[in-house]
Amino acid sequence: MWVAEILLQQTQVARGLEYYDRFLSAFPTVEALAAAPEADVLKAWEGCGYYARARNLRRAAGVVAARGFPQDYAGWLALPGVGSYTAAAVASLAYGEARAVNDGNVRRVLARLYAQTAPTDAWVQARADELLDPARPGDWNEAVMDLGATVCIPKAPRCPACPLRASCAAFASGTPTAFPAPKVRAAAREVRAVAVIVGDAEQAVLERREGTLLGGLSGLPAEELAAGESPQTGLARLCARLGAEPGAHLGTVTHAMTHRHVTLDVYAARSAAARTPVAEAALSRLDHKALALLASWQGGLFGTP
DNA sequence: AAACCGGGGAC
DNA sequence: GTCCCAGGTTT
Repeated sequence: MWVAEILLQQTQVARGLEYYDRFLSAFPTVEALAAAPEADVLKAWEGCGYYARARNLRRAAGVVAARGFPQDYAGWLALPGVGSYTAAAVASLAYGEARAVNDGNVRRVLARLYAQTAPTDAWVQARADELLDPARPGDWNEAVMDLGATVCIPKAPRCPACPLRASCAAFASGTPTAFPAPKVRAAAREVRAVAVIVGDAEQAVLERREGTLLGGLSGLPAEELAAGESPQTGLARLCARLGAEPGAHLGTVTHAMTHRHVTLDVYAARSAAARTPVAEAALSRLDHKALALLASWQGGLFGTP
């Protein structure tokens, strides 16, 4: 249940299911997860996004392997990667503790029930706490989330099938989708970058991504371009850092993330640096797109770089 | 409170 | 293209 709740953070259920069996097969026990190299855990998580979830889950497994499983909400909340939602979900569903969850489904259901356009987290939590059935907290939490996932859905809610229809203020208003109002989101930042492939699609020079963006994953050596900087200048800077010889331009790939639109120019390069097996590394979608450019060249469409 | 963190489904 | 997803952490 713990693994499932982490996988389902900001991830649709259908997608979480794709990873759930694979992850539990790779790491069947908390001890196995705690003992696994971080790179192996990230490989199992590859493509699922929000990779800090995988790193925190492994770190938390170390705590659980040493001290045993937490037995209540506060104990779960203290684990890395476990916030108020996950702690309430595990405490209520697995331990029967009277804790109301507050996720996107609960927020939408309660915003509509009370016709709130901009409910705060504290407001949603307060309403959920009031309504929770303390005798069956797990069932109540699952029921509200299921209602939000199947009936009280964002775009075209199935109000005629809703058991709360008679007491729903949003239904009474005639415009249930007005509640809650869409959240204001910052525009995605446009990013231009250059990357180099030293090697081939099977063996290439890879670097470990540091920081919060894709942190812990492997990737092609890359440099972000400054405003107005040309790809050629970025390539020269990148090759200077690597001690590499720049080669042919292999192509350009684009990739959309929630907060970034990336345009990446990919070049061949030569160096004596050690290559690693690409298939064993956990790569982002962007790096997979960049490596896929090589297939066009090796396929003979344009000759070899 | 707001910014940041992936990738994809549904429209 | 927009909005959202069984959120958490950091600033």
